[in-house]
Amino acid sequence: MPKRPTVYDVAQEAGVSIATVSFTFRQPGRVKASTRELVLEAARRLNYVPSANARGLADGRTGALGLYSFDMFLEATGPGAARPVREDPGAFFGPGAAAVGDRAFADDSDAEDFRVFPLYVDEVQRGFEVECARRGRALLIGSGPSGDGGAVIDIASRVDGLAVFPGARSEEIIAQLSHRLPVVAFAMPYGAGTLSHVRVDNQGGAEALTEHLVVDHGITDVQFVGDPEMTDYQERFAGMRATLARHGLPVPDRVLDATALVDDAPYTVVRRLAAEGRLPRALVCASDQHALGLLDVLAELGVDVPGQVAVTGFDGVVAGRLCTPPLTTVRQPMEAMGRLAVDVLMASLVDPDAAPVDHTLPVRLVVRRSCGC
Amino acid sequence: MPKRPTVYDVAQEAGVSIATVSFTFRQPGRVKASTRELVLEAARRLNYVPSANARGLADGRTGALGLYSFDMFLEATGPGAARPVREDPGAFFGPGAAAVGDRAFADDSDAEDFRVFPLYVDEVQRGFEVECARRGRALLIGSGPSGDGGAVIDIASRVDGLAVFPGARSEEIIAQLSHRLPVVAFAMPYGAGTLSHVRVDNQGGAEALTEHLVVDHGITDVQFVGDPEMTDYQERFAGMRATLARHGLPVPDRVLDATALVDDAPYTVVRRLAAEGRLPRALVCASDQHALGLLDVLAELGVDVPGQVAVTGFDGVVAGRLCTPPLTTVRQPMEAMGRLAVDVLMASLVDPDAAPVDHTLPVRLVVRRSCGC
DNA sequence: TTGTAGGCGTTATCAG
DNA sequence: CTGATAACGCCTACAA
Repeated sequence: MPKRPTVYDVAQEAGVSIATVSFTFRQPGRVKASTRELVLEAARRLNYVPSANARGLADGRTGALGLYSFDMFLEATGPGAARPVREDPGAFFGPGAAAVGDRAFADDSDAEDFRVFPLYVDEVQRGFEVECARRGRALLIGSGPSGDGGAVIDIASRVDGLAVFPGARSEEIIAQLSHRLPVVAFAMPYGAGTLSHVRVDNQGGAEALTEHLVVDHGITDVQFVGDPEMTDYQERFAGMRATLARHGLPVPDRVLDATALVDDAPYTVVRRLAAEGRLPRALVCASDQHALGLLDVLAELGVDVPGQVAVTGFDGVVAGRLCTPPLTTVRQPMEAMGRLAVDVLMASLVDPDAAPVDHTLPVRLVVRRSCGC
Repeated sequence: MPKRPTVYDVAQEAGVSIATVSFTFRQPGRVKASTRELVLEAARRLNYVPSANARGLADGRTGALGLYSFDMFLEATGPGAARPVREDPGAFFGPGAAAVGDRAFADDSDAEDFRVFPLYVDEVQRGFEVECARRGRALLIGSGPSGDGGAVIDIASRVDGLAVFPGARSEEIIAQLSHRLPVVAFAMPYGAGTLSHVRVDNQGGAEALTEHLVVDHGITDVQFVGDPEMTDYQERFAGMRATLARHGLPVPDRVLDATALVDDAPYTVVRRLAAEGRLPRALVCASDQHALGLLDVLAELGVDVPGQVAVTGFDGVVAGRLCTPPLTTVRQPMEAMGRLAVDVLMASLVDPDAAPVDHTLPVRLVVRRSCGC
């Protein structure tokens, strides 16, 4: 591959100075039409591609926006993990191209496993992409395990603004970054005020969900499944409790089963209770992913959903519509969240001194069959 | 937002030279442990984030990979368009944050319209993302209407390798880029040999599909729907014809209805034929998107699928499983395609002089109900 | 209208 | 082990 030509090459080819070359691209009106043609012609001849990187260096902004996911799931293994494994740490295609055909469906075995895609983050990401495209901004995407600051910094240092899905121990690094460029976080405890937030009304959603269970189905025995590790989950748990309290029903002070998405032995409490025949009438899950895993376990145990136990999710992913029974859940406006994040970043680019903002978007109850409807 | 600190600031803060600062980050073993600590401490104090951009400039490589989609669909409008509109050219959220809540579900109205996501390109993109993540590479994503070379160049100039979904008139620009950096195209006529290809066995897939229609359903009257504008579609059409010919059945020499995804008045031929009661027994569509649109039209016209007409798609998107009736189609190994593209790019990074490669991946017939099964 | 020259933040070579 | 210093490719006053 020949060395990429630079302004110098083009300038020489066209018989002008590098400034003229630069001008023809940045300020076409500033060069004589004939000269401009000359330069463009030379550029075309050389397959000249101006380096956006170098330009970014020169004028202090990159023109790109970043989206980083602290992927807590990279570590999830074991077939029993509550969350399907999305990233195969092993090699994919080896150097032997002959194997390619055979393996094409290998990681894609059922080829229709919409359990792993699109997930929550994927839909938010899509909104982000759409909005970036609309505004003509390049989008830099990265992800990596929580705790590894390297990758996110790599992304952050190439963009004008950054959106993040926080991970387990990412608060510190995110806070640090937010001192250097506009940052918006999707779900995270409100920080020291150096970063913006785009969130949803988790508590309200969980309240609506619980209300439905209590009022429409007459269920009085409601428990929560999922480790309240994340702020989102805590709020959902709180919403459930609030509604139960409002109705004068028993309010659990702790989650029933603290299964986390990365758990190696998930739903142990549920399994035990099922064995003992002591399951509650309804299990409100921290997320759709929790609910989908739970559905699998209950099916395996021979527990009828929603007959014996009602199960609900939270998020509104596609898989919740394809599972059996279809999942009653709370739908987040994921695309809107992604787009709004871009909005927020662009706004803080326009006015770098503006204070960070917090947006909380509404959610919507989606009643399907897993609740008993 | 304070000016981002540079090596100079850190050097000063730590009382060393910029070289030492750079070394502590790039070649830690080269600086005395105590000095290293000094520098790291200073860097932390200043929230120093090394600029990947500047590094790229200095060492000639960016470390990122790019994925660009010539989005032919940006122009698709009108409610009748065969393909759902994904990009709203209008403003999304205005400056009035008050409206945010109200509009959260506005563009997301049904909030469960999996017709527009994920599409074919989204699943391939996901494979690309996964593989980039696995290799620790940043991913730069961009998209824009066909014909606009600016955006793709912007992406291309920031990455070490580029994958593209070709658009209508993008051959030229892609060819040009392929002279400057490794490029892999997903569906495209094989070019002058300057770029790599990752494709699927379109013809074989269409043959299997048609075989199923003919052999298992005894259908003898098969037509094709969709403008054979793209190479992929041409090959599918060819596959259908080959199988019909092999069975000694009538072989259409042209597509029945050349509706394109961006068509403003799609399926006019089908509509006319339906009105005249002269529809064929089976309609093989160029893609799932074509088939989904067709399903809508036929439902609207009161034509029973698969009773009166069998309909098939091609791709294997999620929506094909959620529609009524579920779509019989050919599933492409989309994730594998995306991952393989990264593989190809990385390989040509390792050996810049290697010749471009062409990979053709296998597809798989997915029988659902729209064919009559 | 076009050319000269300094600077953007890093890396890396070469002395010390 | 550490410090000058010259690239890297482009932008843009400032001059001519």
